Amino acid sequence: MTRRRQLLIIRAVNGNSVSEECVKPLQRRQRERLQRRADILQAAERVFATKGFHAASIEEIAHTAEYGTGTVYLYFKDKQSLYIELFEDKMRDLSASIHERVRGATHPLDGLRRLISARLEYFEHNRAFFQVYAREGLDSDLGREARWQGVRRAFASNLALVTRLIAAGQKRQLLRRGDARRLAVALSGMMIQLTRDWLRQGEVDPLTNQVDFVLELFLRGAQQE
Amino acid sequence: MTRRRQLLIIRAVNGNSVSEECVKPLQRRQRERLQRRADILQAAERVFATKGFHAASIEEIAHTAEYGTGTVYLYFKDKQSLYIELFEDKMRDLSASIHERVRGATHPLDGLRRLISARLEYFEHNRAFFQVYAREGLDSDLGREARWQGVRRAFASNLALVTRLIAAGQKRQLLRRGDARRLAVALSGMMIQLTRDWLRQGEVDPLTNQVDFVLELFLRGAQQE
Amino acid sequence: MTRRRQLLIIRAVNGNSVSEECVKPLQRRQRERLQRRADILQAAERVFATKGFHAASIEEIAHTAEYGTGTVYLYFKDKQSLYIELFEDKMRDLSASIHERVRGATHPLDGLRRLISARLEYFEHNRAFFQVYAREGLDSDLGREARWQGVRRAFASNLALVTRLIAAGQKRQLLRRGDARRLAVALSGMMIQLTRDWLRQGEVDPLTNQVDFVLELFLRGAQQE
Amino acid sequence: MTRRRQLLIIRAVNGNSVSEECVKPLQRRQRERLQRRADILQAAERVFATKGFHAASIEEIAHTAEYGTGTVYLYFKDKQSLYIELFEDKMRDLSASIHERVRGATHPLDGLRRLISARLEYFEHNRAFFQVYAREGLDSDLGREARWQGVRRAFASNLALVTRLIAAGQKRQLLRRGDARRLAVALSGMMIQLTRDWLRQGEVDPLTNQVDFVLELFLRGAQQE
DNA sequence: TATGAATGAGAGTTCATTCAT
DNA sequence: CATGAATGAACTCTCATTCAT
Repeated sequence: MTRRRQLLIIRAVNGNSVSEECVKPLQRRQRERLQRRADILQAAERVFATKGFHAASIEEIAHTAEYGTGTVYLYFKDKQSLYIELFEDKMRDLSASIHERVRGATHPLDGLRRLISARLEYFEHNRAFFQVYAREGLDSDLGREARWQGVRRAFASNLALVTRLIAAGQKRQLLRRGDARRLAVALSGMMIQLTRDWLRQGEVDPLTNQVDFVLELFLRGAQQE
Repeated sequence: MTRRRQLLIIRAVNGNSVSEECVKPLQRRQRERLQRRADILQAAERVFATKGFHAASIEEIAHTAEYGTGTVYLYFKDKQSLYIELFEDKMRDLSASIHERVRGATHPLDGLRRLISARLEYFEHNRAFFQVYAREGLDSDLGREARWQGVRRAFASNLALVTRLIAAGQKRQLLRRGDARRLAVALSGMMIQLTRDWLRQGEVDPLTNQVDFVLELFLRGAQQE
Repeated sequence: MTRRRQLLIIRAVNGNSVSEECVKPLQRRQRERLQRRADILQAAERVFATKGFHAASIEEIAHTAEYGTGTVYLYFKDKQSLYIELFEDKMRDLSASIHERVRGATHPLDGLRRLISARLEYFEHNRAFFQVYAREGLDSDLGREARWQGVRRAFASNLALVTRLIAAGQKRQLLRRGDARRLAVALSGMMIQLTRDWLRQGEVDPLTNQVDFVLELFLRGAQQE
Repeated sequence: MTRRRQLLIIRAVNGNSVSEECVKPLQRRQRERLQRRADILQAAERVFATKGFHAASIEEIAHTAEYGTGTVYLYFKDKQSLYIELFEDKMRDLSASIHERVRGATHPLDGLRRLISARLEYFEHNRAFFQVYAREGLDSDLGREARWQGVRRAFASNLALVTRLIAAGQKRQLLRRGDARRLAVALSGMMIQLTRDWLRQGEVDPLTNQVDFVLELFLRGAQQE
């Protein structure tokens, strides 16, 4: 820091162009730092997925990421932060995927279809994270702690998106009247459970094959008409 | 707990004849043994529900049940056994409740209604166990261990019951054709997620109020016809 | 607990004398507990004395006391508590020794002599604790923490006793006028440094041999009259 | 720190001729090296003073000195060396101050006065180092290690100076007969403890105000004549 | 030469499990 | 049997030290 700052000052006085020799290395530093953070998050995702928060050990995460134990603490304050940041990062990612897909929807039911598709696709490509996601809120004493509020909020906002879509469908009389939130919960439950089952069964064919099944069931029900 | 203590005192005060106490000592022993086992399981349910398997401590369970730490080990081989036996016991219980209710059904759709009702009712009265139930299979490395096979099986047989009911409905052409198992998974997912949400929201009105909502949604879907 | 309580009730109802079989074991328990606590404190004293607070390890303390590592935590909340309680216990002890000795004094100067004698004697018999004592307040950021206030207070009250004695001597015109507290500090300094030197030199002859030296120097000074 | 940076900038701006910079590069190198060493020692003094040897971290020292962590290791073999060299440097400094002041003494008692004055003045201007100084020898297992011999010697030679002065006073019959070394220890103890107390009390008025108090007490004692 | 990211040994602390009472 | 004190393995986290840049 100090050394580097001095060099910058001297060089600036000398009139050397700063951009080539100094800005780039800083960018590289930053890039590398982000890369390592991502490495660790990825390893954490795998380990947390397999073992759950408490049974996962920092050492295993570090070694999975091929780093030393102490290195994890250069990027995350403690185990909880690692978990929380992982959750928030991935939730942001999931939300972005869904929003992006839904944005192109022509009408609410198309929106729902896109949402289901985006979500199953995301889970298909992020199986490890799905395990973490599906556990959310089950350790009820963790969720009550202040630091986990962000996680709760991310989860809630995800549900809110589904709710809004359903409410929009109701407004246009495409969907029956009723508690939109409750419908959203039920729809989410279908998707989660189908994903869990798909994992349990060994992930034979693409999870996204089930998009129509989910949509159909949600819209028309199982009953013979 | 208090009850137990009272019984002992009363008996001591009554001064039951020695002969009587020796006639069926094995039965009494056995009864007391089962009672203690049940006490511990009940405490374990509460603690596992709140903290999850790893964060729950044997000491907390023992003290919640008002026993000494070591006592737990007289009734359960170790922490895993306690968890597994708890799960199996409760699953047996849940299955029995459902079977009993479904048995009186007049036709498959009534059966489904009874199943949903029995399950939500069970969850409503066994909130603690529900948390344990909802976690099932999420710690994938636990599930793979041999000792957990019983748990897996209990869970699977529960699903199989739903599947059979749905298949029966399909055979009678009450339900549309399609993968009955997948429908069962989706239906379970709805119920689980609605229950989780009900717990998260603070359990305001009876969960069983949602029976019709679930049945309707499952049968007719959400779409305006 | 629970078991034992039951037994007590039953036995009391039966009319068995409680005193012999129940009170004694409780006393024994309590006695043993205190004994172990004392064992650990003694070991801690030795280790803290040799290494200082930070360099001392709980494992070394435990093994010095011939216990397992975890055992220490049955008697002390954490390392700081162990240190603080050790300090407070010994300071109480030291204060009691001094007070007791000083109480029999015929006049203030005799009181001072007794104080010096009691203090040097205590240090002679508690060499390990002396090292801890002499370190007091040197890690200035520890002292500022709330939990260490008790330690600071114990130390201050020790100084206050010396100050009072000196002030009493001044009131009777046995000692020259002047800041009594500052005199007390200086006197303490002599004793501490002489003790440190005595330890450094290998504790050849009894430290208590220096009582008169200290008293003389403090009262009459070093100057040839 | 700021100073250093300024110098570098000025030099760069002045555009010193290359030849000049190469004429005495070794001297400049050497000068800069010593400067950095001094920077680090100064930072170390502050940090060691506040936290003690074990709780002080190299990183904090480095950053206090505005250097990178690794830089410290270019100037000091390891943490212990840093501590030891700091101690030795400052002790040399302290000794020099005292010797210089004492050298001008007209007679032994004046010498003692000058010694006390020099020492309290030094502590007043080197409060941080005083904390390190006052800890000397308290971690008895460190003191026993070979590398600390220099520290022990520095400390002992400091005491020897006091002893010599006192012995000189005795020879001229200005001071009473008696173990000069022991008197020196006691006198040092007074000064150390008064300094500690002065620090604890918040350093209200100059420590050097206490020179006469110390001298008087040491020479004439506290007793009313 | 200066840096600070990486490391892993080692510390404090917890807890499943055992066992003497 | 019931107990809970004792244990040590295992966990989280820190920090002296190294080394690629």
